[in-house]
Amino acid sequence: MAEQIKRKTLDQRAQMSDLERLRHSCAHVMATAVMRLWPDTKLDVGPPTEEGFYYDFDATHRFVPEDFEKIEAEMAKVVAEKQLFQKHVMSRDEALKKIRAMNQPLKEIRLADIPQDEEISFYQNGDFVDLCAGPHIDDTAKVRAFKLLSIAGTYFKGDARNPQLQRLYGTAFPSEKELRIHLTALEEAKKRDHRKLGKELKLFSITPLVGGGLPLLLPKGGVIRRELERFIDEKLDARGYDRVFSPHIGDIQLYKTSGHYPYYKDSMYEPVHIDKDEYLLKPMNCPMHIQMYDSEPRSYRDLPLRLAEFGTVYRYEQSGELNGLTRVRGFTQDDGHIFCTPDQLRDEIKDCIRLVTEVLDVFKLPYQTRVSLSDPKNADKYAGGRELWDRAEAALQEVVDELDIPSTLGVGEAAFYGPKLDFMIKDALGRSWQLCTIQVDYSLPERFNLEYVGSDGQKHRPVMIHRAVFGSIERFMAVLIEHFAGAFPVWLAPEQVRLLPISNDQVAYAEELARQLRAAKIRVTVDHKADKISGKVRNAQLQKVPYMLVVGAKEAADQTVSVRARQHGDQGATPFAVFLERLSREIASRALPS
RNA sequence: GCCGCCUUAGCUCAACGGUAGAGCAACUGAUUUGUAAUCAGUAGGUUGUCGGUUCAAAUCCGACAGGCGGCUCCA
Repeated sequence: MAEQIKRKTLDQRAQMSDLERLRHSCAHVMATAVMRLWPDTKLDVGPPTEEGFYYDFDATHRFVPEDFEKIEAEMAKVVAEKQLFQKHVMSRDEALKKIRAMNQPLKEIRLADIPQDEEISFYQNGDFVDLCAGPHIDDTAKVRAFKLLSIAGTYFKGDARNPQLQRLYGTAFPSEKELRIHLTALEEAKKRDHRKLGKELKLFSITPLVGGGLPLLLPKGGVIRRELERFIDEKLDARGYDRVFSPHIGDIQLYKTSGHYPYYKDSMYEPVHIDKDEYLLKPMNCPMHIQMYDSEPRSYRDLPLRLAEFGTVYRYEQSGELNGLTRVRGFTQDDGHIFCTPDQLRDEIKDCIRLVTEVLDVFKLPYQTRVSLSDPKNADKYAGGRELWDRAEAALQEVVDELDIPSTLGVGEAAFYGPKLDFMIKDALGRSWQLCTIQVDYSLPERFNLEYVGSDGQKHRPVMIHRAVFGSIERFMAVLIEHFAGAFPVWLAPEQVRLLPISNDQVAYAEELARQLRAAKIRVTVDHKADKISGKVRNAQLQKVPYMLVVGAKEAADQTVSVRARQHGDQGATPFAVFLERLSREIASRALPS
């Protein structure tokens, strides 16, 4: 979102797609309507976004959703008037005069922000004039299908010290049909919302008495988390990781030594006082793992040392930012720290990348990668000398190039201690989440004076890699819930099989099958209720149970089950042993729903 | 944290100045059923909390809490 308010270069503007032009023009049409209805409104900016457009206003009128109809009706008039979008280029002085004559103080500030060498232009449609670099479509009549969606507060230039403006969000498409499809997709997305599904499927709960941003994983959510942990554990065991555990609080000195304290102060909670010392709820695990490295003298023969932990960390989030499982105040990282020699660094990075891609592939989660580098203009944001950074950034970039991973560059996106390779995962709602991350760090080993004895008998400094695959298990679960719309692959499904006896006469048979399934470590329940079979099927479908086994007199007589698959309906009768064999294979292979 | 909106039974919602109602879920009973809702009954609410206006407040006003949509930041 932040990028959208950053100044676009004129080049970028020229490349604006037809759809973006349309939406930007629609924002002007909306502003035109707002100015007609509330003429004393002050204008800020109105760019297109990925989903539509918005326009920010400073208005004495408080916008309410009931205004939408009125504004949309006025917009329809502007469209019907077929006003031409006309560009007027003028000098800075002329522009300033014009803006003052229009009494648009925010625009005056916006004008001052335009670089000296850049052309200054206004766009006019009908009576509406707006300082704007464009580009626009030809005329307002081409704005055909639009809808206003929401009202939001926003700070002028996104800075909390500035006054707050009112933002109206809307969307526009070339045709009514596309608009309808988009609005339907929004409705569908709402049904996938992990907060809604989390409640319906009894996965997690957040209560005011425990506190905001501190989710409780209910038994069914607990199953998913445990399966995810087991999955990662298998991957790590195969790669020679050691499993460690560290406490939830640590001496403030630890975080002062690591350098986290000054950089992370705003995200940490007030210290806890114990005896004469101050302790912090840990905001990250790495300093603890560093202390583990440093618990004994290390030889190059010990390296790489790979320490992994599901470590719960606590970070302050503003109350207005909390959101289900995606933004919380305590979360668990599947954290790992690799200590290695500089020679081993590239191979270790490669192995981390393979680990991440292997895991993401199991879920078929779409992702993009970003090489997140430091911002040279902001040197004080980073710890450690420039030469360390250059080495770290070079190593990361080399591996990315060597593996030919398509990636974008994120200047200024680095952690304070080193550059990162971030994996941005796109969820079913089209939002992008940074989950997996691989970070190269020469800085913390230096701060903690870490050493190992090399084959030359001399002391050397190890390099560190910080890496997390899920990132935050809570956030990863949220993404999975939405990705699968609650219909998890069998290996993750809290309830894998539900037995549905046709009548009471088959309950004993169902219980016997359930016993055998449990013995095979399959999560199973028997529906004893007095419902008709159709009612039982419905309930199981609503809870998104992957397999329903209907058992009646016939099945009980010949040791079969009638298999109903969540996605595919009635599959007919199968010998129970065959079903169990097939199911076990499906679970072991962590297959996706077919 | 800030701006706006919202908060009625476990869930989804109705009542919109005259002291609260439905469906589903729960519980009880009957039914024993063949692939997305069997029937009947019972119970369930100081209408988020506190305060104000009024003869009378779920309804109007205010404060607080929680939720939702955004803003800044991030896993």
